[in-house]
Amino acid sequence: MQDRKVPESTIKRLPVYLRTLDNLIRKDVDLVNSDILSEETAFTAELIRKDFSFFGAFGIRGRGYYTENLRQNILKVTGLDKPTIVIVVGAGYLGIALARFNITKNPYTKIVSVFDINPAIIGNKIIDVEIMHVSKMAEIVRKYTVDVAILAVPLEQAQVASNNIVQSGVKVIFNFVPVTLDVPDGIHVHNIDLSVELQTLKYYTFKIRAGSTF
Amino acid sequence: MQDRKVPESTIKRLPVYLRTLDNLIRKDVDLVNSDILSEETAFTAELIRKDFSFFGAFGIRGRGYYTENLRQNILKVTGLDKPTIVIVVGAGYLGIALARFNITKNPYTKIVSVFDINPAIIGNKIIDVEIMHVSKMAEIVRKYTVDVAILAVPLEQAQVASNNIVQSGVKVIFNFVPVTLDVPDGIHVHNIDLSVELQTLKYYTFKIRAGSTF
DNA sequence: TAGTGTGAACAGATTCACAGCG
DNA sequence: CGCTGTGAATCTGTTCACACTA
Repeated sequence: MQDRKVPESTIKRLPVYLRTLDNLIRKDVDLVNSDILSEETAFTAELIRKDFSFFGAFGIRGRGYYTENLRQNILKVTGLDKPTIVIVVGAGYLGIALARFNITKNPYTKIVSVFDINPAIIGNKIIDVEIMHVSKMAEIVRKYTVDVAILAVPLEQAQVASNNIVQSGVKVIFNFVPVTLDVPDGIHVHNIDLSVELQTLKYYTFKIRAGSTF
Repeated sequence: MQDRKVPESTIKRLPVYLRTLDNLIRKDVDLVNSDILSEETAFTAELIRKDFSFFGAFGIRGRGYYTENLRQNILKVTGLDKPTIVIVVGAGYLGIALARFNITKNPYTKIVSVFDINPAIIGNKIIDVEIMHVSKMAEIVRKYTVDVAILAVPLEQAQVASNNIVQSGVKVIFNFVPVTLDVPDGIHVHNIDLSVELQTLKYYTFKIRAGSTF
């Protein structure tokens, strides 16, 4: 076990290891080594070993790692042994797609409600999750102790919706709206701007075509 | 102008500057400084100045940056003065949401076609973009010189679809499927796993609740 | 004189290289 | 012997501090 604090970058890789281990366990693999994990994840083997070592020695020298044991350790360390409770704010195409995706594909996350302000769709269901009016948000957050709010409303409504979320008591916002939200201290905003990511990729089409370095 | 090569991280920030400048220009702001840009983007002022300096001196000492001039420079440097030509592979909820989002909200990107294998939806339109069968992909890629393919198919079909994309001649894949794609050298894959990102956020709910550092 | 532009110091993350153990 | 675990070296990115100039 190392005593240095865990790097941000390691934290981001842990769920990837988890996904990989789930796949291996499904295929009845019960022992892996860092080279195999490297192939599956595209991270280097040394980096993988170092990541694990921040949390203690999970492996067996000369052999590797027992998949189920490693999985349990990562679950504990990430807090994913209990599901992340999530609400989705904004039931447009993106909000619904994100809700569906996580309801059906993400076993570590529980979507408890989707919120919108359009009366025409309140009461509709996304799979088994009800679309509710935003005015019910605080009640739901209290009832289910919501961890994260996914924000996917139109641009003009983003700051107001963000304020609602903060007032409801949610401390972490996963923001898909291309705007810099203004939030109080102690609120963590994780931004993802899909247009920006797509624009960044233009650079690689450059690099690949021309071999240029700018 | 510095002579060191441009960091990856700078490249990722350029589209954010672009978005910010678009907003400022829309509000008829024609001069900004790095402090204002810092407020708008949440990057530090020094970092912003350093980012720009990699491409030459865009500013005026004692004054700041002319928004339109800075915008033009960033457009040139990123290649975004010409639109990024994009196809979407997979017309499920996520694929359609991503297509709509970029058709309506992203002025620097042109979606030319959405592909699927389900005969029931071939020929449908997403706004003004037609859903086509995957067998037409190579033809479309050649005709429009497609830069980027957004991959959003079900897990089991991801590797086959990726092979199709590569064979069609697209060099950059924006992959939303939670799998490590196997691609030849020279193909750039940019992965985004929305479940993984959501799982990572669990860590911050920890940190905020307990003030812990693991 | 206010704000840019940048070398130098610093911080964070990854790779190297090998000691240590099952 | 093989693979883990980890300090040390390296690389990458950010912040500091200040010289510079429109």
